[in-house]
Amino acid sequence: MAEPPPNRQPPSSRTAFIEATADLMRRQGYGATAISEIVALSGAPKGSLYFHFPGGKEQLAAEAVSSAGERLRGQIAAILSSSDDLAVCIGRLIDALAAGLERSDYQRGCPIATVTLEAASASEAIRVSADAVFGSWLTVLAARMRADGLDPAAAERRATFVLSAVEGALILARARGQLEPLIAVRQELTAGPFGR
Amino acid sequence: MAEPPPNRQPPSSRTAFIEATADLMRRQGYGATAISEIVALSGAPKGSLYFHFPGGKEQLAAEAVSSAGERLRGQIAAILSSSDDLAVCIGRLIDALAAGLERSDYQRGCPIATVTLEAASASEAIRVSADAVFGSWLTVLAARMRADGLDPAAAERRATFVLSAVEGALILARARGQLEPLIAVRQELTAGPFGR
Amino acid sequence: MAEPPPNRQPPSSRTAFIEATADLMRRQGYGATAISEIVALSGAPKGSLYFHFPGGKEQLAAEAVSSAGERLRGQIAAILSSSDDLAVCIGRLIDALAAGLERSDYQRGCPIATVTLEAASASEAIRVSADAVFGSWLTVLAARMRADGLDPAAAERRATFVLSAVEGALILARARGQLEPLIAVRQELTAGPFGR
Amino acid sequence: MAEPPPNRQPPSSRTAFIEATADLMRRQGYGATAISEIVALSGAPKGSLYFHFPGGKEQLAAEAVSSAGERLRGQIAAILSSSDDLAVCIGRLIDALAAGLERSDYQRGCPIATVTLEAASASEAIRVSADAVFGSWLTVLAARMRADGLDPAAAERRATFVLSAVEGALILARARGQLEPLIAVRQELTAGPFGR
DNA sequence: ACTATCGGGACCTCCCGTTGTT
DNA sequence: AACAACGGGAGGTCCCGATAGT
Repeated sequence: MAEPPPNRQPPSSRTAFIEATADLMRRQGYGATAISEIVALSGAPKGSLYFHFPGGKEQLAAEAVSSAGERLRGQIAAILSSSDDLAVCIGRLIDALAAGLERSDYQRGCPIATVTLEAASASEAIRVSADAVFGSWLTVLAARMRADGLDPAAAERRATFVLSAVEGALILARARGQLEPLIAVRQELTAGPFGR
Repeated sequence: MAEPPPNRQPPSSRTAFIEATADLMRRQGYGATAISEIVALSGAPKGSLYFHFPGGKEQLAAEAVSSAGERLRGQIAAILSSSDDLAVCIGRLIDALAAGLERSDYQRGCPIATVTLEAASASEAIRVSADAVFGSWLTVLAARMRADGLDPAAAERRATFVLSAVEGALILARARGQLEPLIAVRQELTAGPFGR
Repeated sequence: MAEPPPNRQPPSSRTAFIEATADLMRRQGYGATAISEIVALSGAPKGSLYFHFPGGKEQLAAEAVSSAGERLRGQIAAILSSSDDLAVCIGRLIDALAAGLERSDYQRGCPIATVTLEAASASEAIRVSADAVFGSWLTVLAARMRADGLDPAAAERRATFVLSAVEGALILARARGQLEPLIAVRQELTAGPFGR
Repeated sequence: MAEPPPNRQPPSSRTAFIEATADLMRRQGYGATAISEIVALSGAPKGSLYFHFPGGKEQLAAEAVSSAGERLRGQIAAILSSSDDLAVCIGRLIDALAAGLERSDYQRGCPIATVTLEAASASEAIRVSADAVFGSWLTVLAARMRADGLDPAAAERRATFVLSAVEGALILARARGQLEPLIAVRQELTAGPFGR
């Protein structure tokens, strides 16, 4: 979990491992992702893996969760500040997720949720990592809601609600192989009693 | 996937396998659940496993999803008809899920979601099974909402929305190791602009 | 090995098992042929297998060897008496084997040889059965050669030689996936210094 | 199948695996030879097996066939150049095979034939490997026959004939548990119309 | 003579992590 | 940082044969 040397040259191997891990686990989860697969997809030399990640698969997963979570946090933040109208922002957020899901044949849902459900009971490190990621997203969301006038407690609650609905819709959409659940949630969140 | 002869005497081995599978996969997911573990927990004879489930682990998982989903559908239906006030019903539903989650040390979330995220990309059979389960829950929910006066399309949408929010909250709660996300969603769903 | 009740009604199950066994083992050998495969191919009920063949797979193989061997002995005898010219007979014999091999995509060689090489070291019963079959073929061949004027010892030797060459050619032909070795042996045996 | 780096130091593990495989399959065939048996006999570390042979049992068998075939080719070549008299050479060849067979209690026949009959229908790789081995033997034999004055086509045919007869005799001898078929073939080949 | 289970033991495969070397 | 090799332990699958009941 210790961040690598801050910012010298992009240590290409280390980064490649994390990215391969994140991509594979997003689609297959923790258990179904073999280290050999990660090595193959990353293109990096296998010998270096345990040099960079002495904690093995578990450490790799935890860092992949953090890394993917951080990236998504940035995207969420960008979308949330793309309009003055909160409902419009949420609509755009869901659209972006839906587009990614469809593009990947309903394979790439939330990169955190899959690993959470699978590994939370087995690895504290992964659970903590996932919790931190969700927390960072909620922070961004809640800030936007406070900016919209909600008091801190209500903002926190509303942020949790929105994130939950979106996460849930991603699951339903993957099960169904259709975007329809995401669309329904989008409508309720932006045009229902909520988004009014 | 075809059920065995409808209803003579419950062939105890077959049922025991399915129940053990459902329980283990609810907590650990598909990949982390070993067949040997299923055999051990079920108490049934190992030799019979491939007699009852020639499709192996995949068939076992698909049937476990169906079975657990069916049972939960019954519970959902019961709770949804326990009061005239829909908001009260939804509150009770979330309370029941929250209680189960807490009782199991945040291990037993939605029995379908974990397997869906993990195996949907690898096994059509499991994906279809999960979709059918979610569909059956949505049917029950939508019916209740139509009874409350919503037109069919709105009911369907609202049902999807509620289920999504609950599923998502279960994920956040497992990641955090606290009930708080479920509580937040409960509040929004029953006391917010929605439950009003 | 005890023959079944001599000749009442053709016990269809028993026969079906033997025939399925003979066909599968001719192509795949002993080890690669699963009992479940035999049951499936035979179409007979699985439950009867151990009734008819309490000795299991080994007994089944031994009887299949005998049965297939006996059938082939008849065909050999017929061909050997189809002409006054021994060379012509041998040519026809090889032609028949070659045709069968080609028709089966080089899968159906000698039904005895495969099982012999594989199981001779593991099962005396099978070895004895195979030896008896080869012996019966040699008897037929030697008789024909004596009829052609060879003295008994020379006939025995010549018969062994011819059978060996044919068996060997069947192996080479299966390895190569071409009839050419059989053709070469045919030529040597019928037109060479031998067949003169 | 691509050989590893040509010839630095003999990687003892890899070689040990191949030799153990060749020995076991010569006696038992492909199906009856368990990988655990190979590991045990080789004395090499089990973990390295799938490092050296990612293709598993099939690759192991194909390489064992090649390796044993190459070794035998050398011995055949040596014997074939041990005398000016071809008949004498062939006699010595059969004697050598007979001695090996008897010494091993009729277990070690042709190391290629057994695997060919068993696995040719299941594995192209093995079939090709076996075909190459037989081809290399035929090349050696045919060369010797051309040296004896036969024209190329006749030499090829005669080589195939001799090899076939020997292979066939090895089968009959294993079935019978006696050397007699080999002796008969030897006599026909060296003293009959052929060896004259 | 046939059915439906049972019983446990191997089968091959492959995985994760380590070691010594460069 | 990277490599080749090791080490041993499951993983899921499936098989052969038995058993109890008809």
